[in-house]
Amino acid sequence: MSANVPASPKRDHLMATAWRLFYRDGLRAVGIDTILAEAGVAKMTLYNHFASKEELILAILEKRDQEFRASLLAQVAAAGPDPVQRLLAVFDWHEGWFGSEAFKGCVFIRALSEYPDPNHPIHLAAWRHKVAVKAALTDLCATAGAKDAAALAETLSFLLDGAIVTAHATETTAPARSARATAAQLLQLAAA
Amino acid sequence: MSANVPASPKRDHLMATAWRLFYRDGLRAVGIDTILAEAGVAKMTLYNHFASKEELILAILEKRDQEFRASLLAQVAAAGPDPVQRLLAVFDWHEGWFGSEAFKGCVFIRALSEYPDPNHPIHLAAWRHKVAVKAALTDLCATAGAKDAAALAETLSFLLDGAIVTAHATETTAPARSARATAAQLLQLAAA
DNA sequence: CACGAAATATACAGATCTGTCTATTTTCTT
DNA sequence: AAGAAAATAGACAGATCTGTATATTTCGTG
Repeated sequence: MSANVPASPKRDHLMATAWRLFYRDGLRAVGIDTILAEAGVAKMTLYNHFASKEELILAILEKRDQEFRASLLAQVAAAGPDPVQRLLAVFDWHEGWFGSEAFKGCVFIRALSEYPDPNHPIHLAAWRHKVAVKAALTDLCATAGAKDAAALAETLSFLLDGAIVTAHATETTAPARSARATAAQLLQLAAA
Repeated sequence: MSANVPASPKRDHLMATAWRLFYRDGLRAVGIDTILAEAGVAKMTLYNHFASKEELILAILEKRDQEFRASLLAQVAAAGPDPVQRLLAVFDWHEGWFGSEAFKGCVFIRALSEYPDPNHPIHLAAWRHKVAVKAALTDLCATAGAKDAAALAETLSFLLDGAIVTAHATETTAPARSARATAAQLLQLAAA
């Protein structure tokens, strides 16, 4: 799926450094030169691997989407067979995320915000991630016996996004538990 | 409350123009020169009214917060005396907002995203807005008979913020109705 | 070792950014 | 009409931005 581009240590290192700075300070706030200086890489190396800053951002968002969903689904898998516990594991995963060292919100929400034009490639890429997460939630909701799994999944998406924004601004993990409690209630209602 | 600064047509015009451009394209994406050209105002006029671009942004966020909550509470007031209808009017108001011409999400969520450092003045100002909205929701929840009004208000805040993000990316108003339906369910649960 | 690919340093272009300075003109008030 | 306040034009500083050009050096592999 992401094997369009050949593996390259320099490329990986650039993406890792750029990811760290973009996530910490913002996509528009971080310039190419800052990334290059931090990574200790020459400018032409960057432009040999990526056509532009925008392409670099798109590659990072793609990668981050893969990692995010893989990590989330791993915790779901670790939650065992009970479909309710599996769904609630999504919220537990978020709690851990909110408490992680460098947590600064959701880079995809932030990308939607920084590139507010809905037709911008970066905006579209960020939204694809949200759609993919919602699709995973829909599966979990359906398995958990929700009547309208898609509707419940959308509601849970709202809860998660809202909790992420609050966790970011307040630097607390409590929003995850709050959202989890509501999710449990809603699931009971939807399965009844 | 906001009478710290004397009224001035030029100042108002600058803020109106800057608001439009900032909201359309982003706080970091729009430069001072663009605002000045669009407003037809000299650079020194801006710097006589605002110490910096950051001060201009802060003034705009403050003003927008006032207008936002005044407009929201006006629709609540127009919803009549029934406390449930008053609470649900918040979601109806959002539906109208999502459908408005130049809707591009919530400038406060976007400001939190563009200035991800939780100690940055702009981040703090944006968060104050969210806290104020949540306080208003708490009142409405309490009046509607919710057992734990603060907890319900936080949940409704999550729903609204999530709905805003989705409405922005999809350019649809449906998220407001979706969130409204969930809010009605939760209110019933919380009042029982 | 030798060849070709990858990465390097460095300079550069051209635009844009925020903010300052100065001198002039407009506008408002008395 | 006169004086004070506000707004103006326009140049300027100094930094920063993305992206390009060129010539050299490093490096992996046959």
